[in-house]
Amino acid sequence: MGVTERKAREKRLRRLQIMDAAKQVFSSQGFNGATMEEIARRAELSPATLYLYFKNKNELYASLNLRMLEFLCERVEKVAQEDTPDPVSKVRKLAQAMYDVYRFDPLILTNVFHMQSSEALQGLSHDMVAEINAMSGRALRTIAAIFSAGMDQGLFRRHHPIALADLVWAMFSGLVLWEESKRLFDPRKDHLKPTLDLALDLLARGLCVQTPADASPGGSSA
Amino acid sequence: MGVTERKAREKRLRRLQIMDAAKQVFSSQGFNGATMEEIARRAELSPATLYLYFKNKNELYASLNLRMLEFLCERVEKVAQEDTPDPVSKVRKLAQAMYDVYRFDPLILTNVFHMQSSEALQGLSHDMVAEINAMSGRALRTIAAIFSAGMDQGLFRRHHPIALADLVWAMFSGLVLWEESKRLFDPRKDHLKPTLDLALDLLARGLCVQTPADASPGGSSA
Amino acid sequence: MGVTERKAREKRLRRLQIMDAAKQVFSSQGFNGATMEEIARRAELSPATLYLYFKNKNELYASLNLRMLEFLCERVEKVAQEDTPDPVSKVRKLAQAMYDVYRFDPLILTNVFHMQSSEALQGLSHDMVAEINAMSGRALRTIAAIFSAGMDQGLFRRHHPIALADLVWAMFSGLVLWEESKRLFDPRKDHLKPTLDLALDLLARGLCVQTPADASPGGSSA
Amino acid sequence: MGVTERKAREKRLRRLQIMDAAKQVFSSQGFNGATMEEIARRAELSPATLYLYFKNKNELYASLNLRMLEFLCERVEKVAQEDTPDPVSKVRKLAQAMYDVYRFDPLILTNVFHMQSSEALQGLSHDMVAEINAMSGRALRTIAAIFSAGMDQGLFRRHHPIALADLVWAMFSGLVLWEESKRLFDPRKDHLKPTLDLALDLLARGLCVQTPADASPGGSSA
DNA sequence: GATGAATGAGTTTTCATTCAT
DNA sequence: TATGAATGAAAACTCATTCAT
Repeated sequence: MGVTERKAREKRLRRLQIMDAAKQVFSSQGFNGATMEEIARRAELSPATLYLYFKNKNELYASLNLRMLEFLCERVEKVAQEDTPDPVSKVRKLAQAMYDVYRFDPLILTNVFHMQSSEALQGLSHDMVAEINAMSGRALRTIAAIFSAGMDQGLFRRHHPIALADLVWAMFSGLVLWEESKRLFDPRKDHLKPTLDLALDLLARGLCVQTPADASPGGSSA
Repeated sequence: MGVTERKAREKRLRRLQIMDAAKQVFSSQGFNGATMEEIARRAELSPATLYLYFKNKNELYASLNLRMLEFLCERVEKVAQEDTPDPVSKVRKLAQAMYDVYRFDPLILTNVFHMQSSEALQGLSHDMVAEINAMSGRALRTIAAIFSAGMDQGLFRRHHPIALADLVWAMFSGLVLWEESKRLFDPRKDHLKPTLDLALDLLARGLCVQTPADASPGGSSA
Repeated sequence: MGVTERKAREKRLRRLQIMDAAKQVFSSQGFNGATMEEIARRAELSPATLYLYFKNKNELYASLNLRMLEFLCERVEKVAQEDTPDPVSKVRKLAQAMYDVYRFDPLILTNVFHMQSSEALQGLSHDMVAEINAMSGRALRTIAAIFSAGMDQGLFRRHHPIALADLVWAMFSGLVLWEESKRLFDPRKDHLKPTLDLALDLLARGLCVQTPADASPGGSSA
Repeated sequence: MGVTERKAREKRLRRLQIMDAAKQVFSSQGFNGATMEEIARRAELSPATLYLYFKNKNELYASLNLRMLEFLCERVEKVAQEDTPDPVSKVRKLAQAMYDVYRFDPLILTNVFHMQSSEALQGLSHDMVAEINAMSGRALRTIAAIFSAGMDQGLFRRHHPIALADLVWAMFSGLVLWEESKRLFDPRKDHLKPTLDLALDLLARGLCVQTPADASPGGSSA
């Protein structure tokens, strides 16, 4: 029935409405600084209503992060599926994918990385934790696959591909956090893009059996 | 005056006593989970006394982080000053230095990285922020110098050395946070050491004008 | 009108449906622990619907209690109307009647007794309070009548019969509450039946002008 | 030191001050109706201060009840230790003891009985529960001992003395609750004293092997 | 200098109840 | 008649911080 559908759509919209408000508040205040009341105010709802759509503050927070991870997954998978057969290029292109993710929502991404290693995971519903893990696992495996391909082609020296994916992931999160940190003192934007490019270029080069030719214009200069 | 000196020394000792207690509590409970009362209890002092030595919770926390940064600085500088003339080795040795710092106090280190990009910096006294920045700046410049040396010797391709130092730093913090995150699900320790080795080895290789020979035993394997 | 009647019957059925759900929830969660939402869920209705049939939570609760009181009345009146002319036996038989009531729904009965002396009476509609009082008054008068009969026959020493009925009633409620209390620590059931027997046997004996012969098998032993 | 003592005394006084405020509030609002804020207001303290002296609302409540139980114990033990050798009189005197307890603080006593069979026991610290149980156990055993003595003297028919004590206890609590209930509608006080007298007189008589002579002036009349 | 005691200012969460549909 | 959705109002509890002694 049309009515049922409309209801379902409205419900989804409300969730989004809340998540958008939450995104703003969490972004600007951090997890602990954000209050449910402030989020409700932004969403033009009462605090109690928030609890109709999210079990508690933690789950609301986690939902945001999950959304980010989904986006990250997509972008990374898109890179992996490109028809470029050259693993070196693919690795370098990860920089752009990650940068896109960062641009999509820098502050929430920061939270994602904070969350991963922190207190906020406690108190989440099992499902939520499972979903988050599944999603970041998926991203990691996709990255690992890129490295595997390179090794199979004899281009990359052999390493544990998952370890390499971990490294990329950690590098990314570290750079993002570091970026935010520098931003506090020097809001001239975007040390990130060149640093990401640099990082993945060095990584790709470091992996190669033979030194590859220079590539991207941002990749090498003083 | 002797008396003044003695006083000053006692004051410093009390500070250390408090910081040690705080380290334990912050480490095991996180910043928000830690309470001043618990810290006071561990230090066998009253909560009120803490405020004689630290302006507030934030500053106490920041002091700990500062101490970590000092330690980091020392270790990095030691690597830089070693007489090994080979920059590639020096870069690889950074992995060990960083790992030492991690071992010294993993959780506080985690906090350092969290803090850098976060809420806790607000509310710190200007002096504190200045000191923290000075200290991490020092570490960064030292790392940058290692890269500079390599470039000057024509071993490394030219890049902005500070950008490289930033990259190392971010990589390190990302790996540490990521490590802690994995630790939650799989407490079999120390994915960190090999990953750090790998990271800095790849970095060094990636920088080299010509592919260097394999080096460390942890550097390459499936 | 047939239609009107059907409507009325349906309405009564809905009420029962709700009351059954409420009975389960109140029984297992207590008054404050029970939520209207949970009751609605059990009744397979929406919370809002409950308010079409009961003015508020208090009245719903009171309805249950009223139903218990009705049942109690019936059982007590049945004892009173039995053709046994012997008041001593009748008093002893009250034990069984009361025990039946207890078995019918121990937890709600507990609530009845709690309610009588408590907070929950506030906020009830006047009608409800009146009905509850009428019903418990009826039970009390029935019990009093049994004692009166005994006195009239010269078997029982003279006392105010209503005072005796009060005593029986209070004894009953006290035993039930006490029973529930012991149940928390020792769920081996049914200290209640023998204690009720004992209580009413002693009561009957105490009332008699002359010591009667022993009667029930449960009535006397070490 | 005098200072230490003074501190300790002050601390005890604060506890009492809070308990007195709590007594009033719990008495007039019931457990759930009472709020910590109201109690604090009465005690002329801040709500937070209450938590320095009592772990939570439950424990504050339980403390009050414990105090009542102590008083009850004392009074019952005093009756038991009286030199009257006559168990019948002793049983009758329990009525007075219980009435004294009631007068000491009717409303809290009501709460004691409510608590015994209710939700409020959950969430209490283990110690508290233990103390409460110990105290009521002590009262029960004392009462049981009075009955035992009567049986040993051949005056009372043999019954399990603990069952009799339970009966007395339950009767008492039932009468108290019932009294409060009637008080709501008819605040002319004290249906309780004569009913207690009646109850224990009947009990004593019912227990006797041979019908005893009439005793107390309140014990028999229409 | 040290502290025991006190508290102000929050914050999350819960639910009975209502009302437009 | 039935309800999904919304919310107002509360209430328990916590803690960094202060201050009289």
